[in-house]
Amino acid sequence: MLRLHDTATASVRPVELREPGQVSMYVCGPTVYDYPHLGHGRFTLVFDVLRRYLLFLGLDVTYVSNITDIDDNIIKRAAEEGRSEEEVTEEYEAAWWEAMDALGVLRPTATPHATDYVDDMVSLVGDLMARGVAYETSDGVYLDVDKVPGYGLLAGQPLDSLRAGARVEGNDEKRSPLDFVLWKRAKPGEPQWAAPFGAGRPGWHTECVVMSLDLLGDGFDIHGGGQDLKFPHHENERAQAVAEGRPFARHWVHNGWVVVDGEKMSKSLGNFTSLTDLLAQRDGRAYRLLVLRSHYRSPIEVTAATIADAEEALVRLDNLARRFSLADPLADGGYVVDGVGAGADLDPSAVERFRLALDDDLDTAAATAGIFDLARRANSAMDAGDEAGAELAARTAAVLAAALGLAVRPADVAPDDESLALAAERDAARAARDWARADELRAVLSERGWAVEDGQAGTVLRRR
RNA sequence: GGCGGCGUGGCCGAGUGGUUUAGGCAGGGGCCUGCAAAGCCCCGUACCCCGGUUCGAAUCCGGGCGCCGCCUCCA
Repeated sequence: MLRLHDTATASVRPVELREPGQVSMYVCGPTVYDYPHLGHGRFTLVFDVLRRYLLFLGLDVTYVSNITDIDDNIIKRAAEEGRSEEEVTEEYEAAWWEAMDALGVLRPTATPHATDYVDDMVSLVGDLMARGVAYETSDGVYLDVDKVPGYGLLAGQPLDSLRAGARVEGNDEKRSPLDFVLWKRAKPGEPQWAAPFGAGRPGWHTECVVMSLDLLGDGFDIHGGGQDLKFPHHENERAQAVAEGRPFARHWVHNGWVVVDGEKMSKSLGNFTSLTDLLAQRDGRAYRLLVLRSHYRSPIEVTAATIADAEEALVRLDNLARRFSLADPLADGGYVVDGVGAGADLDPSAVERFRLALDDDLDTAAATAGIFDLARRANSAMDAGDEAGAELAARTAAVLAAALGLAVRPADVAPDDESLALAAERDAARAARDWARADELRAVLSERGWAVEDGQAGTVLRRR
C-alpha cells in the first residue's frame, strides 16, 4: 500500500484511488518562455519516478501535464525579441521535450495546451460569475475567495495571515487581497480571445483546473507540482473547482527545491541553472540519480561536485552491467512492470525491500541504497564463484534501477579499429610477457580516452 | 509580522527511542593482479548547543543559536 505525503492534510497517508487499479495524475507543466532549468528537471524526475513506480505496481496510470503557452511572460518575451508569441512558445516547448527525453522522462499521456482550452475556460469563468463567486473589475474578472468554503486548505496557515501578508496592489478593485484573476482583459496588441465579459486571455490558475477536470474527470487521484505551487496556484485551482461544486484532487503531492549555495534557486533570484546546459555536458542519468538519492520533499543542492559524485556512482552500476552483460531494461524507452508479478526471475527479498521503501512516501534514497547493496552482493557472489546467485542479484539491481527510470548499461562506445588494433597488440605483448610494451600501450590507449582492463579474454576497453 | 521546515561522520545524503550497516563519493589499509583497473574485505567509532522526560535520545519535550522557505511571478 503506497503512502504519500498529502499537502491537504499535512500528513503521510495511504493513496486511495478513485477507481481500483487506475491512477489519474496531473502535474503542472512549464510556461514555455525560456529554457528549462534545474527545478523543472527535478519536478519532472520526481513525478516520473512516482509514475513509474505506480506502473511497476501494475496500475494503469493516466498522466496529464500541461504546457502553458499563453501568459504575461510569453507576451513580454515576444515583445522583447520582436517575434510572435507562437514563435516563442514553439522554440521553448521544443527545448522542453528535448530536455525531457535526455532525462529519460516518459512522455505524458496527454499534454494539453492552454490555448486549446480557452473556450472551456471562458465557460468556467462565465459560470463562476453566474454563481456569484466571481466579479468584474476594470481589468478583468476575479474570484471572490471569501465565497469559497475552505479556502486556504493548501496554504497551511490562517487566512488572516495570508491577507496580512498579501501584497497591496496599486489598482485595487479587488474585494480581498487574496482574490485572483480568472480572466485578464487584453491591452491593445496583446493576444486575445472573445468573451462575454470582454476580450482577453485566461488567468494562469484557470487553465489547470479546466484541463485537469476535462482530461481526468472529477475527483482525480493525484495533483503534483513544486512546493511553490501549493499557494497560491494550487489553492486557486482548487477554489475554482470547489466553487463549481466539483470534487478536485484527492491527493496533493509537492516536491522540494533545488538549492544553490543554500538558497532556493529561482528565476526571480537570478541564480537558476539551465537544464538544457547541464544535459549538454553531463549524462542525464546522473541528475536522475542525484534526485533519487534524496527524498523528494527535501531540498537538493545541485553543483558540479554533486553531479560528479552521482556520475561516479553511476560508473559503479555501469560496471556491474558490463561485468554481467546486463541488457538495459529501458532500451525501448518504456518502463518496468512489477518483476515478480510478471514472472521475471528476481530476488524476492530485494524486491520486497524496494517496495517497502517506496511505499513509505516514495523513499527513493532507501530504494537506491538497496540497489547498490545488490550490486555489491552480485560482485561478491561472483568473486566467490556463485555464478547463479551473482546473476540473480545483478539482474535484480538492473530491473529495480530501471523501475525508477535509471538505465543501467555498459554504456560502451564501440572502440574504433585503431584502438582495437592497439588492444590486440597489447594482448600479444602480454602473452609474450613484455610488460614494458604492454604498459606503454595502455598509456597510449589511455590517452585516447580508454580505461584499460585485463579481462579473461584479454584487453577490455571502456570509455573514461 | 504570520506560518512552516532544516542543522547527521572529509563531501553529498537517508533514517531512527535501544537491538543490524543507510547508500554513494573521496581517503587509508588489505586481498586479487606481471603492474594496474574493476571487484571484494576492513577502517573513520556522525547526528548544532543547553536543559528535561526515559532504564536508555542523535531520534520525544522545552529553551537557545544558526540557516532556509511560504505569505508575491516562480517547479
